[in-house]
Amino acid sequence: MDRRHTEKNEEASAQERPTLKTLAFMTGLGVTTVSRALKDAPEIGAETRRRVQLVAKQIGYRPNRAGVRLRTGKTNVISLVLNTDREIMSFVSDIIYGVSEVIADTPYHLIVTPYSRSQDPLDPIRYLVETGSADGVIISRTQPNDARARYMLEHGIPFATHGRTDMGLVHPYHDFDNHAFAVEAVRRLASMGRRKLALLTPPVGLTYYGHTVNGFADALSEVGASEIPFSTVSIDHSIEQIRTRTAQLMRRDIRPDGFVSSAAAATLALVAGIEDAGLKLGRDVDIVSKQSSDLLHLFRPELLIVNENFRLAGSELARSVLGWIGGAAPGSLQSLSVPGEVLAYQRSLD
Amino acid sequence: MDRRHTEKNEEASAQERPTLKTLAFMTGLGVTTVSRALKDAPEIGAETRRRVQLVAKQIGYRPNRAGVRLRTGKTNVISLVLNTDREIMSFVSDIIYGVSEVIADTPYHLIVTPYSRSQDPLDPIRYLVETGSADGVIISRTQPNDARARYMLEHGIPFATHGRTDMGLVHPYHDFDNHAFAVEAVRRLASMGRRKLALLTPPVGLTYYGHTVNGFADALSEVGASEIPFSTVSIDHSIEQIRTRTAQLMRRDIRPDGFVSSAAAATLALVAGIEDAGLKLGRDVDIVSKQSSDLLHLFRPELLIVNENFRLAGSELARSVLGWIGGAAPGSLQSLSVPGEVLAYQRSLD
DNA sequence: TTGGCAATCTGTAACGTTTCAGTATATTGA
DNA sequence: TCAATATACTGAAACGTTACAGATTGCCAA
Repeated sequence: MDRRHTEKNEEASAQERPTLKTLAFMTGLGVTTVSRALKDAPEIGAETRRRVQLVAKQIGYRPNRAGVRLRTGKTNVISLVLNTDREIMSFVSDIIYGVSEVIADTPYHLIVTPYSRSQDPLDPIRYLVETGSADGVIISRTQPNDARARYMLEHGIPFATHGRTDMGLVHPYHDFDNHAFAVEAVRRLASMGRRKLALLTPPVGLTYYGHTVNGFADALSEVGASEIPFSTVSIDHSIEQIRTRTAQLMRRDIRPDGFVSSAAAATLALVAGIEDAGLKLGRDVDIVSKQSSDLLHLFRPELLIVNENFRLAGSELARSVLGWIGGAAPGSLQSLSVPGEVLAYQRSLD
Repeated sequence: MDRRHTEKNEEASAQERPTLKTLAFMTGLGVTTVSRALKDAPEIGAETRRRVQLVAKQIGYRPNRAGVRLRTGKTNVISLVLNTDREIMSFVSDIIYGVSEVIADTPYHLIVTPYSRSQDPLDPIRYLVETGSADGVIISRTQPNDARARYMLEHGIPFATHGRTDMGLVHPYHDFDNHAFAVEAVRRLASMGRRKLALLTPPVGLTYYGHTVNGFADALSEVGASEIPFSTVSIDHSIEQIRTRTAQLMRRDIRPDGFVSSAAAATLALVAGIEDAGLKLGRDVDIVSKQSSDLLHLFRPELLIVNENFRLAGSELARSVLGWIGGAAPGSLQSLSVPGEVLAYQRSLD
């Protein structure tokens, strides 16, 4: 009896996630007392309560959700029930619907784990891994040297990234070929006689920033066009900032006669800035823009458009994670989506 | 020993969700055998396997997630990690972020439960209730007589609806005052001299369809304007359909000189249709439109805009559900968001 | 007959938590 | 001094599942 007790807790204190039993052993109390002390039950002595809570905080105790749920029936889950049809122009909803589609006839649930700009992006990942809250993880905004991917690889939790990394580590991903997008975009603009091109880039630091910039540069030299630098903003900036900077740029002596834009919302601001400067789309300047839902041509029919399908991305990412969980080789779960042709919606000018 | 066994299972077979023990009792087998039979383990006789699976299907056995998770560590959860900043123009993502914000410092997780147009909307709700997968539920696309709300009320699971019901039952909700929106919109158009107004309605059948239509009608008689019927489409129709129908409408002899539109994406189509008919926004016709993110004024500065904040809606809904779970009275968890003033972004015409 | 083996099936323990029904000790009132 | 009571703590059981280590039966070879 005594031996068993000790074994158990030596093991526990070594590696595993701490449980009430661990805390009980450390404090020398019973698990019941610990449980009650943590929830401020009245029949626990003030000092004991403080002591238990201190130790719990120190070793980072977090109650096991399955234990609580099994015992009490409390799930600590809020469900948001969504209709998957008819939703428009949104990275987030498209990805969610794509994932949902794939896991619909599996026993899996989709939880959304948010984090904000001010937080370390690693925080939510750490939480998921430490609490064992998920069998698999999908992340976006992937960087060439991505701490999150590295962390998950080290901890052996299956995941998929939206966008590639560049660390010499192999893991599932889905990516849009932004190099090809930029190349096609530049070629198209060049074919229309545009020679001074500017790029409204993806967020600096993300992997596809590099892909896009390189594709842009490669194609520039291919077609013999020149770049007008426009690095004061990226698609991550606010609509107002992009608009203002664009207007400034277009009022200069040497200004671009063509743009490549990496996001639809940013393109709206781009056009507004161009028009603020008194110039006209289709006459003074042309734009090739990515979009994820079919709305830009309504905005200005002169826009040249390349579609990126985020719903597909969501599906692919879900498939990859499930595949990895199911034992497939991570290296076999990578996919790249190639851009379709540049679409022109321009109608006759009256 | 025997007595206890019988007690237990009489209780179980009466009301509760079936477990392995229930199945074991019904088939006369041990729980281990049942467990293995259900997962096609090789050491179970073929007939027994079929028998168990038949009974399981008949009584709708579904494994308890907490039990599986506790025993095996398998969560059956996929986490989608999202950055909550910078996302634009989307009902879904705004709601999600709003909810996330509120539950961020609670122990709650947010799961997304999708359903498609082809399914009975009650299906996902039934699943959630029957499997006890959530402590609280948020639904949208609320109807005056909403089967989902009624069902959840009957089954005692806390929920909140985005939009009100009209069944004489009390439950938490958050709603935007669409009656007030329609009234303000009509008043504004009337003040600009517009007299023949059309309404691009919300989806027929949803509660706020009625609110909007009534507000529109009330204000029409107040200002003495007349309605040009436009009931062939709603904002639920496709961009193309709205555009085509609008163009048809605008080519008629008696056509509206003002529109009220219930959604931003639909407004894009509306404008396109108007321009297809050779008419000009601001000259031949004015539009007051709702939007949920600040983009429409870039599209056409002549548009008149009322903002609806879905992120706020998400927060309020989450707060309501948590409040109900926490024991607050459902009637005290209702909120109505009043529309701000109609915004005009029109700049000087050159 | 015996031993061995395959084919089926079963009881027990364990995952981590909370609740129930206590036990031990100190404190109080008479 | 004794019983009653309050205070502080504890072990065992249970939630539903699966893994482990048997148990039972029938059959076959020796």
